[in-house]
Amino acid sequence: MNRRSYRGKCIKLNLKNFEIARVLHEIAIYEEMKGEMFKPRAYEKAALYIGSLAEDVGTIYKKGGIKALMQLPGIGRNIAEKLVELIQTDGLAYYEQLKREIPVDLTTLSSIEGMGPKKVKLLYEKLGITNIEELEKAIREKRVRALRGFGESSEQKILKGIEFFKKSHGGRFILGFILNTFEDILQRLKKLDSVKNAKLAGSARRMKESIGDADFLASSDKPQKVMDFFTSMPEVAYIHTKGRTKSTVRLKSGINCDLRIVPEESFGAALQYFTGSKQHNVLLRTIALHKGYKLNEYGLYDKRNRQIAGKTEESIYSKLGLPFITPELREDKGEIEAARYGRLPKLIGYDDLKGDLQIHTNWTDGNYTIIEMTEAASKAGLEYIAITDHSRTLEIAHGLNERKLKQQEKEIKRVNNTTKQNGRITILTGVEVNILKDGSLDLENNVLMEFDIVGAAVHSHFSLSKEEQTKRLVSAMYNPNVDILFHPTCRVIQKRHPLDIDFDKILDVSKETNTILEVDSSPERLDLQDEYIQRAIENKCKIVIDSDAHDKSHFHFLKFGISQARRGWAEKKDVVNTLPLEKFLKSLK
DNA sequence: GCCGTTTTCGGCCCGACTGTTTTCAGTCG
Repeated sequence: MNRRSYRGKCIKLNLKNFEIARVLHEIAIYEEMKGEMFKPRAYEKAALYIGSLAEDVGTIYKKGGIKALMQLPGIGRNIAEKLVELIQTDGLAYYEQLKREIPVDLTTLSSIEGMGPKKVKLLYEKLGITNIEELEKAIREKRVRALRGFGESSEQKILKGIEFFKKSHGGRFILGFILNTFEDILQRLKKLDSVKNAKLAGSARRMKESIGDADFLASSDKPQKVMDFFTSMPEVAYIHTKGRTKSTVRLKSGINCDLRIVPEESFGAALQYFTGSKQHNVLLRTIALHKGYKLNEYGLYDKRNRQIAGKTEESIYSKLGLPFITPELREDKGEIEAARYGRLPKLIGYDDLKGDLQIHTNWTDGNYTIIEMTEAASKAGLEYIAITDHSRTLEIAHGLNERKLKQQEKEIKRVNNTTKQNGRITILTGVEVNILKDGSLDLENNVLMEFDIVGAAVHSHFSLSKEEQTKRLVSAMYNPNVDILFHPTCRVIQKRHPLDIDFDKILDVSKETNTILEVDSSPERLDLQDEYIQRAIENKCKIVIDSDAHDKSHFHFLKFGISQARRGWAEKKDVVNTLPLEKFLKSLK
């Protein structure tokens, strides 16, 4: 952050959103240390919003100046000015001042379970602790227990928190890889005699791509029994807290799970409350206040404290004058206003897909034969699929050359004849053609034109300049044989940043050339991501949702692609592979 | 520091659990 100037010239290092979000997050913690009441919330809200934004803050600033920044929710003049300073200088004087006053590794220390701003501050002021190593040492030397507000048991708790932090490197969990675990726990909860109703709430219910913890909710007259069951499940590694209405455990897989228990008449209110998001709920509570009500996890209450709604979520929204808002939309991204004016989208449903246009077989890097994958697709309820194995230059995946592709085409036609006769599913011929560094494709046009479906994708040179990368994708999209741009931004969640591209340009060319943009449903890709899906739809671009299946078991990935599309406000009509086969084929280039 | 069906000033969601207290502060979601 200090690489400010070089021979007096300003070097722009282009801070990424997550770095800017981190600065704002740390300012929030510093403000809380100072005892500020409301500033921390303002900074935290801004940090969360910017951290979740797909488009670079720098790009927004370049396009619309400080005014565009101030139009973002939760960003006023003051924070906007700080953003401009960060964008222009890669530094922020205000932040650096705070850092000088209390020079500690704030992000790390405060991410240790049980450590908040006040404790970090006290530990620095009394014991000079600035990082996790010094904290651990002080505890081992029994110096922490002497401080007011700490004791032997807090020392042990912090030590456990440090241990966990070191193991988990503070990561979030990819929903598609862990949702099964939760559904399994939920089934067991539901089977208990003492449980009337149980649901998974939280960000998992909102189908966020990654989650920090899981929130279970149950209604019961015998909460103690349910809590005993929950805290003694075989997968529990550690019990954080155990109370009558709330318990938190950590599973052996490392993820924290909460269980809340409420009376049956509060189940809907609690479900609404614990589903979040936090910002969505704050807005709902404000609406409740305006109407003279009070909303909490036990229900909606009038002035005389009588419950007027709470058994179902629908009753809460309805009494607030709103239609039901589906969990995937509850992110404070305009859904409440849309609900108020009857403009909520009619989201694509989880059963609406008829086709899947990206599937791999053991001809390249898939695990099963064409016929095995076809049968699995049929079982998943699909009416048509395209086999799209990799092309020749993707050597890591044993890409197919022209000769092999010809052979595969024959095999597909053979299988297709038998399955069609059974009246089941149609297999389209296809390929995932590799986009080379200069934007050309690794198969000739006379080869490509033989396929029913051509998906083009980037698999190398991920860090070209924005201009080069955009030009590269655009050039592939102008190819008359390319129907779909597969996993357009190439991101891998928590592993690889999205390509640096001019997404507006991609959208323009997608529309101009009728090139479909894919939502790849692989749980660690989900590419396009929700926000880009929303922008694609606003620009009237077409999208498809594909499984990118490499295994018979991968068709259930489609659920996560659909949820991502729902989070991007996609309707059935926006997604081309909800069409029956004939209409789908007609809609291609 | 943000924001507007109460508003450009004066509000800002709210309850549960823990540990260290002897009535509550800090943390979490």
